[in-house]
Parts: sequence; structure tokens; C-alpha cells
Amino acid sequence: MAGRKAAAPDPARSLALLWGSHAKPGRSGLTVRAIVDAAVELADTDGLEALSMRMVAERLKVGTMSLYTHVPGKGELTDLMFDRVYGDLYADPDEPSKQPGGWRGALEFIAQRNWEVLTAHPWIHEVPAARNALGPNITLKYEAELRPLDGLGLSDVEMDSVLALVLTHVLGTARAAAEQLRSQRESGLSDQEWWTGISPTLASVMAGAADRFRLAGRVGTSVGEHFQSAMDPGHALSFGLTRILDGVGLLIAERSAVE
Amino acid sequence: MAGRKAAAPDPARSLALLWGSHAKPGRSGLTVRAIVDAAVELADTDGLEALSMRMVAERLKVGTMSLYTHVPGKGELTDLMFDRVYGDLYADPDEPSKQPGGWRGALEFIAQRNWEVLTAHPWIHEVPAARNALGPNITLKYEAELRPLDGLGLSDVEMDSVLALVLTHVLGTARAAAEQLRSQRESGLSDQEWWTGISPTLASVMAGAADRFRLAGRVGTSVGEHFQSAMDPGHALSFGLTRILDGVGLLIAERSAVE
DNA sequence: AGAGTGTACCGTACATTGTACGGCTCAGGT
DNA sequence: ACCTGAGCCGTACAATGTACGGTACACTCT
Repeated sequence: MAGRKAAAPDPARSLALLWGSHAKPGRSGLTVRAIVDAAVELADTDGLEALSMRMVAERLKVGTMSLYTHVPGKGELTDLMFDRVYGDLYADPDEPSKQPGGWRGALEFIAQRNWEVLTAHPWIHEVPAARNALGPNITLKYEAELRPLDGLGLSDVEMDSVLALVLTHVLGTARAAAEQLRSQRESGLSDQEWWTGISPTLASVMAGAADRFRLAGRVGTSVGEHFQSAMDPGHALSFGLTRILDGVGLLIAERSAVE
Repeated sequence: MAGRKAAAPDPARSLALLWGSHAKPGRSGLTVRAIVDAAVELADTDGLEALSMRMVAERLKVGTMSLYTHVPGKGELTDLMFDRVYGDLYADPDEPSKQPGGWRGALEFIAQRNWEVLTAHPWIHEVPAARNALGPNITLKYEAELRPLDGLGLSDVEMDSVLALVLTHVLGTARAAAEQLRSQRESGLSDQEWWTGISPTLASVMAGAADRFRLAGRVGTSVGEHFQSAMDPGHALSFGLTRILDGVGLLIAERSAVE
């Protein structure tokens, strides 16, 4: 990173901002809300690392340093952005638990919703230390996602673990998808073009020791032909989720058998 | 980010570097190998974003720009670093499949090994577009991790999907763990201190609408008391892995039943 | 109405980054 | 002995986050 020390975001300051009722328009109409909105728009198109305070200020027709009267720094700003887009997932905290299909349907719904935000705002993956952004919206999201898991015989810790497992899967897969997309954008090459571009180099080196790469060659080729790419994010998401939910099902069955 | 355009790493250039046999000491003893080693050491202690070309050069007692005779840029350097630490996991490609416990034991071993690298080199999470770093070491790693999955009745695509599922879980959990650690280092507060620090603020705001945060409060508290923290990476890893392998077990049983 | 005061706003400056560019200095071949 | 090419590097530049100190406005109190 560049610039001055970039002073690690102050958790307490972020918290205050998150929970506070900041609604004081100021004399040129500048608001925390407006700043965060502008920043989110910028990040959606260009990514988090391309987001600069100068850009945000310019978009708002405001001097760069004016932002600092409303937001302590870039770190806290990204915390706010995170809370903004990520804490707005559900209309009400019972939306997931009202889905059909019981806990399984609910978790599938949750995975789907999370997937949607993550693909709409890929910069979320670059937000450091999501711990600081524990605002009201995020907490409400947590509440909503826990509800379908209540009353199944799971302990509190197990409920949290199950949820974390599903969310980690979605997050990790979305991240891989985002990186794939970014590679394509940056290089200007589609996934397929890239593959055919490096394929000869790869093949020539592998040829010397085909037995050492027996499975890697076979499976890699199969996957490439099947998805026209090195990976298919959608397939990875659903395949993984199915296995995970199957495993969770066994746990739940075990717990209710005991009782 | 700062500096000049930072010219997106050239995949072909990275590949050549990765597969090539670069071993020409030059007149001041500077080598690609030495550069990568120095960079890895730096990144291990300070993270990827604190790693600068000037730092690497200084550590090697060399002018900054001399690095550019061996490495095209920072992007390709991180690709090389990635290949270096991540492609060195197994002594030989049969190590995972020789583990006791069949495919399940092998996958547990694989997860463990990956976990170890990721916690030793947390900067791996910050390496962008791991696609470019498809070197010989990485390919060998892929081979080694596929072998225990061969001959179980799974299709090639399924083998890849299962492996990806396990690795995504490990990667995601390790990433969460790394962020937790980084937060602690940066703020100087331990996880527990942080929690007790913001707890009153949280409680006071939640108090106004306790029913809206019914489960979030209860479960969050349980988790906090059980782990003395907002999460326990080790527990998340093993809990998740157990569910995932249970789910994979069902798939494998299904496949062998058909045959 | 007039004066005073706090705060929103912002212009400038600085440290730090990646790397383009052009020059210097050697090792090795002829 | 000289030329050539490559390794090495000093300087310059554009971009970053933000510290600092100044300006100008909205509001309160008399």
C-alpha cells in the first residue's frame, strides 16, 4: 500500500459510525451515507484497490479532504461499505426460515442470497478484517441466518458452526469465481483463449514426464472439456453445497436420534 | 494501489519463469531463486502488501532496479513466491494416497498439509489470480491430491469437484484465521480484549430491541464463552471437514452401489 | 442587528509505492 | 585491444492516503 501510514482502522470508531445515527447534512449536503454510496458504486466497477479517496470526492463534487470530516479514513470507509451491501440481504429476519424445504431449503436460500451479493460486489473479498464491521445490519443478518437452525437439536455452538461452514463455502467459491473473472478482464483473454494459449507450453514440458502427471493431465483435460474452463463456479457452488448439506443432515439426524 | 500502472502480470512470462531452468548467477550473484527466497521471508513476517521491491533489494544488498533484470515485475514475483511455498507440499506424489484410512484419511492428510502452509504463509491469501502460477510444482501437487480419489467410481469431474471442495474449505477457514490474527496484531488487542472492549456498546444498543437479536445474542454469547473468541479456526476446520467428508462418503457409496 | 464561535470544508505538502528510462560497468568473444 | 551485450542501478514520475493549517459559513447569544 502507499501513502501515509494508513493508520489501522479504529474498531471503536467504526462501531460508533456503524451504530450511530449519522444524519447531519452539513452545509454542502455531504453525508456519510452519500460517501458510502459513492464509494460502493466506484468499487463495484473498478474494485477496492482502484478506489481512492480522490475519486470518491470527485464523484461527489467535493474536495478530497472534506471526506475526512465524516469518515475517519479509508479503512473505516470500507467497513461501512461492507455493512451497507452485506447487511441488507433479507427483507426481514424470518425470510430464510420461511423458505420451503425446512432447514435444508433455508440454507440453500441463504447460500443463494450470499452468492448474489458476492458476485454483485466482488470487492467484498478485499475488505480486510471483517471483524471491525460488526454493525446492526450484519448482526441482523446473523440472526436471520441462525433462525432456521434453531430447534433442530443442535447446540448453540453447532448452529454457529453449521452456518459458518455454509458461508465459508459460498465465500470461498465466490472468491475463486471473482478471481477468474478478474483474470479475464485484466488479460483481455477469455478463459478458453488463455488455456489454448499456454496449452502448448504445458504439453511440451509435461511430455517429458507423462507418468508423473498421469492423473493431473487426464482430469485436467476432462474438466477443461466439460466446462470449457479450468473451473465452473456455479457447479462448484452447488456440488459443494450438496455434499455439505448431506453431511449436516447426518449430524442433525444423529442429534434427534439421541433425544 | 500506488506507483505506475503495475502492468498486470503477463501469464506467458510467468509460465516461462515457472517452468524454465533459470540458474545464471550473473555478476553480483543475483538469482531468481534468491529474489524469491528473500521476498518470501519478507512476506512471512510483514504480509504481502508490506512487501516492496525496495525492501527485497535492500535485503539482498542490491539496487532496486536490478531485480527487474531477473523478474518482470511484482506480479510475476508473487506468482513465483506462490509456486515456491505452495508447490512443495508433498515429498512424493504418492504421499497422500499412502496415508492410512483410505480416501478419507488421505483427504484429512491433504487438508492438514494445506492448512500448515497457509498458516505458515498467510500472505498466500493476498496473491491475486492464482491461475497464472500454474507451475510444475503446483501441477505435481494437484496430481498428488488426485491420486487417492482415483478408482472409487467417481468421474474425473467429480474427483476434481471433491478435491476443490476440500481445498476451498481449508483455504476459506485459513483465511478467516489469518484475518483474525491480523486484526489482533494490528490493533494490539487480543480477541478477548477486543470483545470486552466493544461489548458494552453492543449491549446497550441491542438492549433496545432484544427480541430482534434473540438468537444472535444467545448464540454469539455461547460461542464467545466456549472459545474465548468470536471463532476458533481449528474447530471450524475439523467440524467442517467432518461434515464435508461425510457428504462425500454418501456420494462415493452411491457410486459404488450403482456399479 | 451584530458579534462570536465552532465546525464543515479544502489546498498544499509529504512519504511511499511500482516501474519506465537511460546510463554505467563489467565479462567474454573476436 | 576492442567491441558487444547484458547485468546493474540512479533518477524521475505518477499515484496513493492523510497530517496540517487555513478559510468561510451557520448558528447562538446578547
